[in-house]
Amino acid sequence: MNLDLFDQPDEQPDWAEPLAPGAMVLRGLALATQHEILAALAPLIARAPFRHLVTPGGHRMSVAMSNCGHLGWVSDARGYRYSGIDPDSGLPWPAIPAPWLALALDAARRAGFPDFDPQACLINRYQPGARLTLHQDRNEHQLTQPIVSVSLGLPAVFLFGGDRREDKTQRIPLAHGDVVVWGGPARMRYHGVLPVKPGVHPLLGECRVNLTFRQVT
DNA sequence: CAGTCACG
DNA sequence: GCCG
Repeated sequence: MNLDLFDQPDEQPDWAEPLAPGAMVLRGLALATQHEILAALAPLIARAPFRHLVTPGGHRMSVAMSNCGHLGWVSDARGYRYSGIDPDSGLPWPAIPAPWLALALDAARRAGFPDFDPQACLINRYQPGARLTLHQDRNEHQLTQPIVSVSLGLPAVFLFGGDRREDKTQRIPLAHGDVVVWGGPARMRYHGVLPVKPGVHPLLGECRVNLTFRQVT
């Protein structure tokens, strides 16, 4: 199933690039899938608008965030955590749209994680200059399941480090439609995003949107 | 330390 | 001044 979410490998020999043991980049999301994914974005953001969270250390994040799914990732002075309620509205987060879930499951399966069942999708908006410094995803309990990260809109450089912050990082250029999956031995690798360069994407304008799917429990 | 900045 |  889902064999048509990515374009045929023949047309793009390097469509699945191993990054490290347990990590890979999938390139060439099919056009029909791209449009399904993008069509679902506006209604979600109408219900749970992007907002700049504050780190426990008191810094405003340059990336603006929202969530969908049973659980959403939030940060404030009390720390990082998952919450079933949007703290801005008091409402549950909207459901993960079916095409988003299909893509996340397909990408996870292709990367060797057939049992992925995400309850959380963090939606990150990077306007030019926005970045994410090197960090680990460590607020999830279910560490046997991977992280699935979908890039949309403006390109960016993904930093993929090691198990320690000081380890050397790989720089991976990511374009609209690229999906990165990391899990297993790579699950706790440090990662981040360099400041997004100014530009205009034909579908999303002056922004990059990243969808990060996670199985929390 | 999911940020910022000093320093080479 | 930019980069790491």
